[in-house]
Order: sequence, then structure tokens, then C-alpha cells
Amino acid sequence: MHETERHRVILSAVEDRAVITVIDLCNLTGASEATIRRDISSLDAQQKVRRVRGGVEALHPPQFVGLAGRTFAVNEMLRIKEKQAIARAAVELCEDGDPIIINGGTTTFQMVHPLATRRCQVFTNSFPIAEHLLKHSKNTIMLSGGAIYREQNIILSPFDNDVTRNFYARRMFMGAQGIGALGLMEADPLLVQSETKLISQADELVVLVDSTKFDTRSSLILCGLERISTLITDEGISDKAASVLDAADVTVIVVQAGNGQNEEVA
Amino acid sequence: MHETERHRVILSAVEDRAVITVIDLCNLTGASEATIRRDISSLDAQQKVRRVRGGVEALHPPQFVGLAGRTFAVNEMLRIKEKQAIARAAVELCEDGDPIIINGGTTTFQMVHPLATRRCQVFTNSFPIAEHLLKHSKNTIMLSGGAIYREQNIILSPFDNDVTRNFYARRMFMGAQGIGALGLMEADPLLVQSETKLISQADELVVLVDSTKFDTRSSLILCGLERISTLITDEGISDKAASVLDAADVTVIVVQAGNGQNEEVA
DNA sequence: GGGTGTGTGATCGTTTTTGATTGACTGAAA
DNA sequence: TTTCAGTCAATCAAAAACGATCACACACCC
Repeated sequence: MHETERHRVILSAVEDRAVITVIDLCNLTGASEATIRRDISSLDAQQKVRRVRGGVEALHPPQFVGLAGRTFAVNEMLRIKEKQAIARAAVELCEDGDPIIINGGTTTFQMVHPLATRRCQVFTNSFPIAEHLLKHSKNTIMLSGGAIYREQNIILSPFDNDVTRNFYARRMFMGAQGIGALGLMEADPLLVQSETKLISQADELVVLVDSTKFDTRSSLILCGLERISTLITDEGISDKAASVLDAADVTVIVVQAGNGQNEEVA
Repeated sequence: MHETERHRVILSAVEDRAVITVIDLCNLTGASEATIRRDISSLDAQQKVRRVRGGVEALHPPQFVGLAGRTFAVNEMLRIKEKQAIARAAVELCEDGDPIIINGGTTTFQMVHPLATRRCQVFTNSFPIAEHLLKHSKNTIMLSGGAIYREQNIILSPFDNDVTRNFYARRMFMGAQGIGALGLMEADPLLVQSETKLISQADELVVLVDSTKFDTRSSLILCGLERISTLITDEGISDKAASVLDAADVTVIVVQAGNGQNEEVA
């Protein structure tokens, strides 16, 4: 990744969260600490960000992110390293021009940073994802219509015949509350409704879950494992979970939270 | 591939993606690195792109659009006082709980500030309006689905059977490029398409136009004056324009830019 | 045909950027 | 206080990108 490209990603990331560490930026860009530090020095000299110990800080931190972002923001900080690494691997599956669906969620939200330098056709039901991509990228953005649910941070229409049905993508990316032999699980009926609408609109279903999700059970089954084409997770995945996924013919990509190297399993 | 052809490809590529590397351009055009570098030098000298190490950068990278929808044309920020007074009068027509439609535009955008303390059901096709209300108010927000058009700052679906058709409001608020005896006029076909979809979804049509719009002619007629229920404008309105509106049975509200007092005419 | 000019690709030396290493510094805990 | 982990700046070698140069190919004109 080149200097200009890195600078864009850094600005994108620091806009999203008021502060971000050097290490996080290394994971995000795949560059070394030294390079990131040099980038930070440069951006700081340009008055684009403020340098702080450990990383960078936004020059103008977002004033107040209403109650809309609160639950999102708290969720976002958990296992952020893993989520970023997983999201980065997800974006690496995409090529410029690809039509993709990104379902709302904290893991999928991390895709916006590596997407900053891409030019895909992104369909999403997430207002924050659309907002960020609109401001920090040149991707084509399509939004599902409907009411904005502040708590879940998604847009959902009660009607079936909306624009959602007319967008067909190569891949759909989504997170989940939990995953097990029974399939993908969610806790919120609203999310299930939203995801069910989208899930049939793509060739491949790519699921982004950190390894803790394999231990999580939830009440609502969204779809079976056989619907999943690819699953991206971190090293914490157990052999047992891996074998279950393998039996269901799911391609599993295991990312290492520390560096950018991934390991693919049949 | 010839020089001019390559230049076109390079400009197209760099417009799509904010940055692109020399190597990428080599693959794209089939030319050698040396040739691409020469092309870049030439385009940079022509101020068509900015040269950066490793490749090229678009001259105008995706702006960091602030909350106020900074991509609105600069000249639209003129007459801001009048627009604010007009928008304030428009919001005064609304009561908590009212379902309303706010069409995208620089005048209607000014409604977001007085709406901050309201709790209406707002349907809009404007991303900046939705963004601001989501963050700074407790209104219920519904969004039309479709692609986000960056230049016009609206969301528009090419399909007719989207969520738009299922929302029916008491009032629809909209601006216009110009207004005359023939009716409301717009310059952008995309806006016409978007507004036409919404215009039939409300009981009353409320038009927000500062008085300069009465002198403006434009190419596309959106609807006749008889469709307008209420028009809000500033003191600059001429007697002639007022009589035309009166003849079409339009309720005219004249606001004073300086203070909050309005004057209503039959 | 030969001469001319432009555009192109390859090569080579130079400059810039990058990643790893080292040692110094900071802040917190033992 | 010492210890320790994290952060940072400086340094250096490798890699990448660059600019200059030269040779070849092609079109054009005489």
C-alpha cells in the first residue's frame, strides 16, 4: 500500500474513532510501525490529525454522536483488533467494480476503512456504513429504504417490494450474534428481518465473526450453515468448530489479529 | 494504445478511485512504466491530476463533507438568512407526531435546526437531512432507498415500487430552482424524478423559495401552481408574483429575514 | 528509398521510501 | 527505588520508485 493510500485510510480511521493506536493502523494498512509513525508525523505536520502518545487523535472530534451511536460505539471497542483483521480479509475478497452487500454490524463496519481506497458498488442497510463511505470513499453507495432504527443502527422497511429486491450482488457480508451447528443466530428480531431480506440477494454469503461467537448461543436462527460460502474468523476458533464448518462445506479464512497474514482452510 | 486514449483511461481510473498506482495503470493500459510516468507528468502539468509517489491522486479527493452538507454548491449558501427564516416558518406549521416529507435541498436543509426539538415522523430523500436529524434530534426518520447521488445529495431509486409509495404524509416540504406562472421549475432531471415520486404522497405541498426564485426560469416544469397549498418566501416577493399566486389559490406566508415574525396573506 | 520527428520500451544510476534493529525515554506497577 | 512493558527516534540496509538516457519502431514527408 502506498503512502497516499495509507494516509487516506488513516484519516478514515481516525475520523471514525476519535483516537486510534499505531498498532491498529499497522493492522489496518499492513505497514510497519516505523512507516505508520512517519505517516503520522507527516499528517500531523499538515495539521490533518493531532499526534498523541500511542497513536493519533482527530483534530475535531465528533461533537456528540446522539444516543444513536452509543450502543454501537461501546460494542465497537470489543475485540477491535480481531474485527479489523477480519474485516480487512473480507475486503481483500472484493475487486473494484464488484457489487457487494454489507449488512450492518460492528464487525462489518470495520470494512469501511480498507474500502476507503476501493471503488465498489456497495449496498447497505446501515446508516453509519453509508455515511462513512459517502464521506471517505468514492464507492457507489446504495441504501435500503425505510425507517432508521436508532438502537440497531439499521434501516428497515416494513414493505417487501422495495429497492432491496432489485439489487443483486456477488457477495453479501454480514456479522452474527452467534454461530453453531444449527447455523447463524441473531438475538434481535429486527436484525433477522433485515438480514433475511438481503440474504437471498447475493451469490455468496460471507460471514464475519470473531472466534468468541462460536461459544454464543442465541434465540433466533437466521439460516443454516449450508448457506454460508465463506467464513472469516480469528485464530481463537476451536478445532471442533472448524470441523463442523468443514463438514458444512464452508470455506474458512483464519486471520491473525497481529499481522496481515491469513491462512485459508478448505 | 495511443497517448490520448491512455490519458482518458488514467483520468477515468483516478476519478473512480481516489488514488491509483503506476503499476495498476500499466496493467490497465498495457503500456510500460516509463510511458505511464510520462503520461502522469503531462497530466500533472495540465493540472488534471496530482502526482504522488507511486502513482496519481485525484485533484479533488472525496471531501470531508461536514454536517451542513458542504457539497451543496457554494452559491446556494447565499441568502442564508432568508432561507433560515423561511425554514423556521415551515417548521412552525408542523406539530409533534406529524408525518412530513422533506425533499432534499439547501433551503429545506435549514429546517433541521428548528426540527431538533420536535418529534415528527420525517420522511426524506436527503442524506444530509437524515444524518443531521438522526444525530441531533429525536424525530423518527424514514429514508427513501436507492443510490446516493453525491452531487445532488439525494437518494433515488430507479424503481417505482419502493418504500416511497408506502409513506403518506400530511405535508411535503420542498424547494425549487425557480417558480413562475407555469409552476415549479427545476434544472436537474434527477431532482425532478425524485420530487415527482414524492409529490403525490402528501396532502399539502409546501414550497420554500426565497424571493429571488420568482425571477428564475428553468427548463423543467415540475408541477403547476394549483398543486401548491402553501408557499413560504421572504419580503422580496413582488406584488405581481403575489397576485399570480393568489390567483392560483396558494396560501402565501411572507417571513422577515431579520426576526421571527411572519405575515400571512390569503 | 532515405531522412526526420515522435512515441515507446528498456536499462542504469540515483533518490526516496520502507522495515528491522537498537537504544533511549515514559509511565505504571512491584 | 527497580523493573517492565510500551512507545519513540535514530540508524542502516534493502526495496521500490524515479529520472535520464539510449535504441528501436512507426508514421510522415521529401
